[in-house]
Amino acid sequence: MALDRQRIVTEAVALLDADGLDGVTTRKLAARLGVQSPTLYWHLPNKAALVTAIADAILDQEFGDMSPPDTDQPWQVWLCGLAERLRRALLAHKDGARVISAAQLSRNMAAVSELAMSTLVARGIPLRQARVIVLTVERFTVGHVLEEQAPRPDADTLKDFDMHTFTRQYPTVVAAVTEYFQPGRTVDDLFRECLEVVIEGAAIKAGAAA
Amino acid sequence: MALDRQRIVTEAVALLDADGLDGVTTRKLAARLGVQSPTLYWHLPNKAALVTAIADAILDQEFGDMSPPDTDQPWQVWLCGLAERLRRALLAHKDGARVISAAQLSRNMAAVSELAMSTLVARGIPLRQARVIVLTVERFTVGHVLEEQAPRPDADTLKDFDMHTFTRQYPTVVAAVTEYFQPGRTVDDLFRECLEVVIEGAAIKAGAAA
DNA sequence: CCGCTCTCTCTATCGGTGATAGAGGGACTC
DNA sequence: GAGTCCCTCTATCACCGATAGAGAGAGCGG
Repeated sequence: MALDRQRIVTEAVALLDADGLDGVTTRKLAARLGVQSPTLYWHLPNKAALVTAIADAILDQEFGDMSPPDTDQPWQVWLCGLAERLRRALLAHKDGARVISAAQLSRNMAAVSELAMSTLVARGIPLRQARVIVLTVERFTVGHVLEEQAPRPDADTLKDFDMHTFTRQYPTVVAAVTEYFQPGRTVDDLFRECLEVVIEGAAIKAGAAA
Repeated sequence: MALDRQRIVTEAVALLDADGLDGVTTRKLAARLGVQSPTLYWHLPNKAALVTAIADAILDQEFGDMSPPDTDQPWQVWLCGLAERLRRALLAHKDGARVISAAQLSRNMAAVSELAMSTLVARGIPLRQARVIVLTVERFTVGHVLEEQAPRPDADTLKDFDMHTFTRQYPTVVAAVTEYFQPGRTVDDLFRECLEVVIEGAAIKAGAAA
């Protein structure tokens, strides 16, 4: 099969899913494509461009269709859904959040921002507030998923980790974590609750201005 | 001078400031310390541990002293200041946010969380809400600074970037960016405005529960 | 049909990376 | 003086992103 940029990116995403971002090397990617690694440099200027292309591909899967909200839907609800779609897109691939934050000038991320900001503006929110709100939601979401996808510390790191001491030093943190996951709450619920904080604040900010 | 963990980390931070996170290699660090690179592995299990140690060092400079708020200070104001100190700590070093997000189990980050959560709990906010609020603030802040410190796209990437097309495709984004930095507003103001969104939402969340 | 050119892939190689194995020096202790 | 432990060394591994430059093959003008 002909080797083109599209096929390279598709295979790169598959490699990402299999081996994580650090596993996406030009050699392994080339091997999957039945080609030698320098060949890739004919299609891509460097690895950063590859990562950005992967980021766009990841976002494509969740944001292939993007539409503003129905006129009767509050923008808060719609924006909440947008953030959850963004999170879903990132969680759908190993190191998804790292990929997005390493991407330089992702077109699809810009498209998400454009849709979100213009939607808020159409609802009467001043441009400046709209930008603040959208940036806050986006950066919180990426920051949150980044933490969700952070690797569990390896054995070497845990060698000198004493849970007992940790609990004594940071009792509130430990209590909060253990309390949270008691009755069947999931990480999705945690994200939603945090997101509600942001969105409620956004509503205040928009209301105070609009 | 004797080589110990403390001196290694101090020099690693200096190297970080000079060359960024990707420039922190075991060889360059060893050279600065007047030593061969494998020597470092007697003091550190691996590079991830070094990065975590750097993260703790970065936070130490801003959070060496940590104290709960005066009793007459609203927790919102205090938490706002905490987030700004966190941002300042990250901005004080090249790739500071990347370092923090790459760190595994930073003690000082845990200490910040502990102080923030316990302070909120002391103000009568239920543990669960306190955790949600603190997590939201922390992850937003890291996500925000991560973007602030993102490298400007290199020449190869910009080769096929057409500002005119970009403006036509994402007019609201471009308008928002140009509008924002008109009259003397800075990136600090942008952070503060975004942070206000989060903190206002936190106040709602806490008020609804307390 | 020839020869040119453009597209794409190849081999060979560079400098750099984190990490390990194992030798050995020096100080301190019995 | 012998042994032991701490720390640093040399040598080396497998792997990484990237470049130079040769060459295969298709298409096309003559």
